[in-house]
Amino acid sequence: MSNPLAKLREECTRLLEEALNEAYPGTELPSTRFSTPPNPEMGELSSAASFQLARSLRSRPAEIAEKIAEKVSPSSLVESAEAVNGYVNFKADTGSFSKLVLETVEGEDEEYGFLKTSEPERVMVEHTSANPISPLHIGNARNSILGDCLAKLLKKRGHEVAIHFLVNDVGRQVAMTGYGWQLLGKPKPEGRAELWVGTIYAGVNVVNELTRLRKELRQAEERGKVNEIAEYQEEIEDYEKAVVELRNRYADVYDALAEKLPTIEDPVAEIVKLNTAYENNEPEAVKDMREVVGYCLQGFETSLGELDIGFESFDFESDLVWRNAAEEVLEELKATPYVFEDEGALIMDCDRVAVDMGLKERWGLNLEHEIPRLVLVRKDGTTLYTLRDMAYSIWKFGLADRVINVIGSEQRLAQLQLRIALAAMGRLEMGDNQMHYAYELVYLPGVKMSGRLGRYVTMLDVVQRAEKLAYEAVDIRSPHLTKEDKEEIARMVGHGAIKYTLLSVDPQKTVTFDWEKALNFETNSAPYIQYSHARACNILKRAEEKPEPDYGGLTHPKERELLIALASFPETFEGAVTELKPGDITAYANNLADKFNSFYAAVPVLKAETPGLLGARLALVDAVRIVQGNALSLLGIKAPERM
RNA sequence: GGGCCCGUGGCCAAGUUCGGAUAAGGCACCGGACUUCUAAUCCGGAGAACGAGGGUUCAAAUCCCCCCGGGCCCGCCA
Repeated sequence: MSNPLAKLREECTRLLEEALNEAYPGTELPSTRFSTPPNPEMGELSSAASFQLARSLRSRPAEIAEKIAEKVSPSSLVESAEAVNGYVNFKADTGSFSKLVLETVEGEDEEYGFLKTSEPERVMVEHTSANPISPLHIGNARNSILGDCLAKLLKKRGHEVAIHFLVNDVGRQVAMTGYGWQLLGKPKPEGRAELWVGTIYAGVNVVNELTRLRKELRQAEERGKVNEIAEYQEEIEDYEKAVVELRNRYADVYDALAEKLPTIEDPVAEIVKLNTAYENNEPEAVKDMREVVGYCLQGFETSLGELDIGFESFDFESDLVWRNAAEEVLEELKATPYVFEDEGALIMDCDRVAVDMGLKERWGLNLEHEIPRLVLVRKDGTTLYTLRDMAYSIWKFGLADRVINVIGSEQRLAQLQLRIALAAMGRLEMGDNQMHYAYELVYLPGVKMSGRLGRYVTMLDVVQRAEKLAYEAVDIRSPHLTKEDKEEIARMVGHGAIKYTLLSVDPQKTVTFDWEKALNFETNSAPYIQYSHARACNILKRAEEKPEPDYGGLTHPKERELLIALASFPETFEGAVTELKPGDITAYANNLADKFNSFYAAVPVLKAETPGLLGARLALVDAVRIVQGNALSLLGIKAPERM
């Protein structure tokens, strides 16, 4: 893979060194990076070296820049250098630079820009990992979309990537769902499996809670406790609202649960029993639990499949439990000097591990801050989730050199403690190579989502609404297309809009989900970028011939801007992968669309003045098409040829 | 109480890792452009004490110090 911008920069560096040597013999060129001048008329690359040299040369930056620029001799790629405000600006030779960029893009086509790493690794990306008892919602969507994009970036960089989903299938919540399903007579799902399973889970919870609350309300009434009565009534109202929503979805499911659960003497005990049986790998419990969880996972796969997001592996937490993985980890940890007993529980002294092993310096943590301790085993002897998570990490490193966990930022401390525990066990390299890719949550104005109450805006709802709006837009703008074509375009546009919205915001910032903004199909959105791609395709489709290009003719400022943008794609890609920043790619694609749309309005392609110019502009348009398509593919967004 | 993250025009937001030219963009607002390659577009306008205050520097949104506001975490939950 080649990198035209790097070639231009190397050339400029060489010319700068030569000029500096002539203007100020014996002066070493300071290590400096080139930047892009504020406007295209000033050239393609800009050096601020004069500012750094000002002190040692005892001269004003502007003066130094003048003297250097004067001495720069043109080369095949660089036409001229000019001093402006202390900067030395280099202008590329239009003909040779255009030829270099456009022929490189054309030649490498779908691989252009994807610079390969010299050190390929096996990388595991774990993402989504939502509890298999409620539908995926808009918050999970941010996780899934980020995780999927990271995986795509790493793959294109030449790494071997595996995408995993951890199924949290043990614990009270899942057992509630399994128990509810057994009570219903183990039916097959109706409609959307994840929503159906979510209704069973929330149904069991709501019925149980209502039974409890009503009982406590009666007792409070008997004792005449006014404040308590009001509190219970308020809570009951909340649950009753949830009942209405649940019945709206699956009235028969809720009604059956509401009828059967209260006849059970102690449903909570039954749920605990089922959970224990599952953890003990008892055949009937296993069969039932895996079946219910499987329905929910199928639902996840369907919803995510809509967005072309999938997994290589679903890793079940229960598998870890069954092979006593937590206990093995515990034994290892107990052999270290960092685990102690406190009131019957086993605790790990995370801070001491970090201090003893120099982890705070190593991982850039606050040296003064004491890292909170971590409970490993309850005083009743049962293990906590953390131990299973450690076992899971160790297992992951059997398959990967590097692990990226896409998990909400609220789990920062837990993820740090996990890495510390790995280091404590003598697996420092796992601590080093495991990364918590933290993102902030998605908020919905006016809606408090709650899986327990079955209250959520599901991901599929958002996806379908986006498709519908996109269909309306296509229908208005391109009425001549067939229904199938319109639907296909609507899917590309609707899905793209959602992905772009969630990828373009820095993961560290909270997103307040706004229908209007997410589904805005105008400037600074996926449809805007897709539209520019479709326009490029349309021009190419209408071109009857492709004359030999006269690259030297691409002198219009809009053309120059496009060329430098195209040339910088490989480095944008490289930076985005290194820093794991999908937002760099969304910004790049949007910028390229901006430049192309301006070019489109300002410069005629098919009606170019000469055949040579026509050929050159067609090559430029084709390169935009290719690069825009490559950028969108990294984002998991489809590039339509018309819309 | 402690830790982490965030704070940039009315709203959303890039840039902060690695200090450099007039602080991108978008939404909303105002004014223009479809007999010419698709107007989901383009062109122009107005709008900013970069949370506050100090410091370092030729140069600070960016680095250092202190303070303020918001979110998350500090469970024998996951």
